[in-house]
Amino acid sequence: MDPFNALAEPNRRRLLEAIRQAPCTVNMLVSRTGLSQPAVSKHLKYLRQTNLVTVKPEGQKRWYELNATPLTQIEAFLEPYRPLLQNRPVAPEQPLELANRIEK
Amino acid sequence: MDPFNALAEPNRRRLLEAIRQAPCTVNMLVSRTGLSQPAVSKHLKYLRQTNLVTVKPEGQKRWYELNATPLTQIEAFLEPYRPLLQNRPVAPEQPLELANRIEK
DNA sequence: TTACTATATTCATTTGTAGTTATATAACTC
DNA sequence: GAGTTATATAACTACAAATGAATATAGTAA
Repeated sequence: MDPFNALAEPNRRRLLEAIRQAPCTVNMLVSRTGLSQPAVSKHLKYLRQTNLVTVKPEGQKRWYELNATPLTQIEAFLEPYRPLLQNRPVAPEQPLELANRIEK
Repeated sequence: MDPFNALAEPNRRRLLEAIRQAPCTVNMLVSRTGLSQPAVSKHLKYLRQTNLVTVKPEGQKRWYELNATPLTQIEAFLEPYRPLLQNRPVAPEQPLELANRIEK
């Protein structure tokens, strides 16, 4: 299991999104995702294995926190593709009519 | 199958990397990856389904070309995490398990 | 037509993993 | 101690997908 596999599962992306905004306990993640508690624990196991989260036990609770570092692997893969993405909805500095003329 | 799943397979990432540098035929990808021809065709099927590649038949050959647009989905997911990655070292290939040794 | 080349698909088998139910473990409360 | 809460793990089912062998399809050439 690597970071690519970890993010391939939609529910794991949801869990990571929740944890990114603030540290969460398992029960917090259960109520926010609607997943069963064992399902959440299982996904967290994979996120731990890939180092995308860390745990801080506090009494009976365990606080899960984000560690974004493994995402640099995905960033590194995507880097050469980024210039190819035409994700400029409207070029802000460029006059609109000029932009339209270029597209044709 | 979405772009996240498409990139979750290491050989598909290798195929995409080859296609990114220049359009490829299936046989070119077979010789470059060492995969069997059916295996390459099958992976290309998934890359086609996710629109990451397009095909241009030319005689008996079929040229596969990159379409990076679906990667914007991954970019969009990573965007909020990017500020947490600035000036940080590259993640190791093998994830460290040290942080999780609290478990037995 | 037949033979050859390039690519795709089918089939069978195996592997990985998501989900559920049930149970285990650990910390807390009484 | 017993009972409760929070979390993890085990056993199971189900299914998607990876792999490899064989076959099918389509274009080209003789």
